[in-house]
Amino acid sequence: MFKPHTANTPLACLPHDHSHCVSSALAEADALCAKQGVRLTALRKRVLELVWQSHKPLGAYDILGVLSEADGRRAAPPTVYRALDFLQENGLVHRIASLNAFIGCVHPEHAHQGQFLICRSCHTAIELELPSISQAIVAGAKAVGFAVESQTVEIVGLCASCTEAA
Amino acid sequence: MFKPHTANTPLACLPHDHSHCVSSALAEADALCAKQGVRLTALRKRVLELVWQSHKPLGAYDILGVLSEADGRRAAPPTVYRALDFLQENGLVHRIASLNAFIGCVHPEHAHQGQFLICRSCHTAIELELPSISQAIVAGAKAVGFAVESQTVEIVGLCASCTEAA
DNA sequence: GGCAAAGGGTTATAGAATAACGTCTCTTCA
DNA sequence: TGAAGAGACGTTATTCTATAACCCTTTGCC
Repeated sequence: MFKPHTANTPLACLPHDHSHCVSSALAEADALCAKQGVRLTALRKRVLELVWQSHKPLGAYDILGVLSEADGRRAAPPTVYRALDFLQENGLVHRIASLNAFIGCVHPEHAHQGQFLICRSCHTAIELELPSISQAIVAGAKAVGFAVESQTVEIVGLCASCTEAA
Repeated sequence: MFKPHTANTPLACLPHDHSHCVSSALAEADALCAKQGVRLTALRKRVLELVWQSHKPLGAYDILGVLSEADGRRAAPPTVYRALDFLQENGLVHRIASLNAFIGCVHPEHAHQGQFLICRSCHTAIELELPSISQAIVAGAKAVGFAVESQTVEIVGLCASCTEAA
């Protein structure tokens, strides 16, 4: 069932070298922002790093707490939300509506909206990008004359690791 | 494209006799609660009626406003949230996470989680319950060892009526 | 009637997000 | 070089969403 995962997209819930996730996400963000001609400022990069510190969706106020306490930066909610808005607009993070939280995007190099598998036990979120799901949605919507523009697909359940542990 | 709709499930975005939606939803709620041995109190029924007053998802604080102002009832947030919790537990309303809002369930007679098509123009929400979508999700999750327990599928786009108008 | 459980009122607070305005710092172009 | 303008961020205040905790009342049941 568990295919060996590639270095670029380890299955979030399995043990892996997470520092590599972080460093490659930050490097890719640098490259993408340069390419797009937008500025990945120190603050924005720091927020992205915090979001990537784990594969669990992180709340804006958690980020705010770290900026204020650990970083000693004077930060109020707008500081964090502006950074998150920027990161979202540039496809570097996703917002998980059902959790009011944010997670690093594993495929920022192309525009998309993922589907998210959220483990109720370990809280890890796995991002999928399956045409089979998107297409089922688009087709179902089309059948009632509805033109899809954006999809929010957030699934709660038990990840592979937690299923095994239980 | 527009199939003639049945009396029980008119396509929300098309003109229809909405008073029938409301009365049948309330009658069905009465019957279901009686069957389940739970109490559809006056307050709960009123909240359900308000949620059903249109096919647009309604915020808890909108409900609160009506209870306080139109109904003249002394109501604070917990009053509304408790009623909504009850209605959700009994499958009579759904919460739309991406809108922080609530909508009447069109098929309360059996447990399920719908898929929602939300029009960005008229704000109408259409509830679907397509196995094709659910199954695509379950299959995609299973491929990474994830066991699905609940699905949040909320789609934004343009409904048939608004597409036609545009 | 009397009891237990559920419903709902009340107060307070937590959590998430945005509005509005000011200041500083880049970049750009004259 | 230096002024203009835009973008980024700080700051204060407020709005919106949701829950905790406590208490009284109502309801169903014996």
